Amino acid sequence: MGKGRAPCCDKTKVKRGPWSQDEDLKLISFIHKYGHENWRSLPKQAGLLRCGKSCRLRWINYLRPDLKRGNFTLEEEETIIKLHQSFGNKWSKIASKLPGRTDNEIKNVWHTHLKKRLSSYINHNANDEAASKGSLNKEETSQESSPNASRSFGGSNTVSKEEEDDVQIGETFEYFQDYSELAGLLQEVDKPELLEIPFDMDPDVWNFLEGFQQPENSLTPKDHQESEEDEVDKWFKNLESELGLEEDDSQQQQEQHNEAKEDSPSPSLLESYEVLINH
DNA sequence: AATGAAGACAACCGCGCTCCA
DNA sequence: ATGGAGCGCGGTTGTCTTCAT
Repeated sequence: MGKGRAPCCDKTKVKRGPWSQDEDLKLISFIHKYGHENWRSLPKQAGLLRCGKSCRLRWINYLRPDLKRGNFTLEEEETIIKLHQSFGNKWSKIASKLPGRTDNEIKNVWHTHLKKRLSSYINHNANDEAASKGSLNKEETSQESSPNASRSFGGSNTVSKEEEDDVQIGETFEYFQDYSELAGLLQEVDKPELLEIPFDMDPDVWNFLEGFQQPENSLTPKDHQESEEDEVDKWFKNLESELGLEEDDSQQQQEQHNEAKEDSPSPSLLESYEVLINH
């Protein structure tokens, strides 16, 4: 493709960093109404100062109504580990087997929780095994005393940190006869409740969004019926309420959301987005 | 109570693939 | 057959929160 890759967007003209609720609402409302056939043109049409990629990512990883929010269950963790053994770092492939979970989420959980847990288990297990045999070899002894040098089974000096980690995880599975054993150890090594994934948005919002399930991707503007607009209307009213944007909301909620809202002074989101909806 | 370190998660970056003109 | 446009993916980075001192 010869001429080099053109940047996906003009980075000086797009907003970057964390998404505000205002932006989220714009994106949700647009996709709910028109779907997302073209990510590149979507931000412009939706009135967002974001790059299409950023919108896509935000939608897929955070706003999609069919996302399962909250902690990973033990079964899910078990599945991830199992699938990682088969697919390696093919996070999207793994995600496809876990409905409601995203590749990004799985990747994060893997790097932040599962990998560590498995490493601790390996050390723990190796020690037990060695103790029971009564004969630790030199390598195992040194790794025990050095946290950074953990699991360097026949490791080469040339492998990257990541590759090293993968080797370590790969080795892990030699210890398990089956994955129910693994499930047990996950509970033992680290309590499941430590796996909390906090979400700043009220869970009720997600419950509410679930009501919409899959957006009507194939929807074209001309297909819109009045009843649907009523539905969207209702949706925004609920959303306003959920997000604490109604006038009679408690001050605490107001403060919380003001922080997140940045510079969105609109008195009523509904009013603002009616323009969008009817455009 | 203050501060630095570590952890957790969201978001970005850039490459490769596919599709289509 | 070719090349551009767009999307998806995996790796990496940035930022916020929590914990330890």
